[in-house]
Amino acid sequence: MNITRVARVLRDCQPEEEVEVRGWVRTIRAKPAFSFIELNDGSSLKNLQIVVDAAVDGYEESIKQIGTGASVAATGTLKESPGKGQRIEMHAATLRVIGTADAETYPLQKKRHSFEFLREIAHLRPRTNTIGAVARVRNAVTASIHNFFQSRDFVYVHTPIVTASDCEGAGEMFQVTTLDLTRLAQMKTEIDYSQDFFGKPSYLTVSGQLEAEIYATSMGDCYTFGPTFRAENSNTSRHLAEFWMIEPEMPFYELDDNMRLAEEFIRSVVTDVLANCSEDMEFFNLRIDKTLLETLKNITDNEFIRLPYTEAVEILEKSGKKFDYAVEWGRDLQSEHERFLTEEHFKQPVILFDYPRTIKPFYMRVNDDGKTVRAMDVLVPRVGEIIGGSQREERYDVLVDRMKECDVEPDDYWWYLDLRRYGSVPHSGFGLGLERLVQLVTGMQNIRDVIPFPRTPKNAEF
RNA sequence: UCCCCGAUAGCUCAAUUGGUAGAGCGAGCGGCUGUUAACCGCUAGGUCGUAGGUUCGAGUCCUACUCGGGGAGCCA
Repeated sequence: MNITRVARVLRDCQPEEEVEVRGWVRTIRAKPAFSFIELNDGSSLKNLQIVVDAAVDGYEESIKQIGTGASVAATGTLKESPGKGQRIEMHAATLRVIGTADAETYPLQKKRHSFEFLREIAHLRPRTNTIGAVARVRNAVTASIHNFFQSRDFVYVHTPIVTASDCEGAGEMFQVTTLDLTRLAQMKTEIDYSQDFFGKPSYLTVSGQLEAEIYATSMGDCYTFGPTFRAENSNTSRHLAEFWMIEPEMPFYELDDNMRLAEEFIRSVVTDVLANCSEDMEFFNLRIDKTLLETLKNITDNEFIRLPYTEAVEILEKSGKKFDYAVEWGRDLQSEHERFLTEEHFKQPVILFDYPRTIKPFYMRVNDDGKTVRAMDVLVPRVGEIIGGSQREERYDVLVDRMKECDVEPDDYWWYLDLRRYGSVPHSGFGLGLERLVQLVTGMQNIRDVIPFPRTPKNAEF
């Protein structure tokens, strides 16, 4: 007999069908004459209720061995459930305990646990309702992302994880080395990187953008989707040292095209997840954030606000609101400013663009006014900045000037500059943090709970 | 890294002005023929984050450290 997944049993199967299911016991209500087992196999939020009669072979011994967390296999006939809470249930013909779980030591109980506690048992937390639902939704989000780009003929480009170029100086980098650090520490001599694996200092990538630009200016529209590393000592609910980033890069796109794509992209993912994960999404709306579905509907139904930085500053200045940090043209907006715009003033996603050149990196295209660059940030309620992108500077001379202005050595980026020497074209792209997108979609407050194994300062267990 | 808050039973928390530890849930045992956060009864379970200090006496006050949470910066 084939094993049937619980999700399919609950959704498609009919009374009198015979099936075998295997999974983990969420809870058991045991009695002498018969027992109820709630079985979950990860395929759905809901459990399958298995009714086990005392007449089943080995009843007493099996029931004694089964507690929360045990793994079991059961065969039986499906019946319409007379009880409330489920359409269908299984009446077991056979029940086999595969692996027991000592109730004295098994950390998960059939009660609510704090997310802080669950992080300490990351090897068991996907067995909970919330983290299981996050895993399914995260999976659906990644599938939707690929669908979005593939259906638009974007090429998926695998950019390197290890890099010798400090791309754009986007934060502190993790150094990668095969040098014997213990010996080096004793020697107290200058480090000779020619002896290192790559013959020079190398690091984990902080962005695949520069390499994506290479493929965008040869293959056409493309995107990267991979792990990204930042060695910042960040301790917040929206930062990780290791996270996944999607970075589309499109030739012949100007900033307006870039903004349109970013907006369609987010809307498409939200629409897909609402359609494909309705049960999990209802759960998040009920248990995690009561305004979640409303917030997401707002995203699917309304155009994002597009607002030049300069106008944003004016709105903030006229708002009459007391901010901890003063608003002033030429300074970067603070979190409180961004949150005011997206959560209070507009109450919907906002795309800010045309930022002062002085606060943005060298590769962003300089506007005709000379004061601003074609940068854009997509801000969403709750999460804040979810996308950062720009139209890239395609003019060789302007780019070299900007590098010098930003203390970047042009010689180190000779290949990047070559793209401007040979067949240069206007092009644009952006970076979207997968975990922040999952936070937006699930309403989960802490980014550490939307990635299976979070890496943060002082934390790399599991 | 900075600011604020916290750490007490397996989990979530309580303990007046400093006087030697409690509840709910969970667990174990017993009961129960349709339960679904099952229910009812009994039982066990704690070097009060770590190290110092003040005091006749510290879970409670002081210092340092560790870890966690919220906010900030960095950004996605």
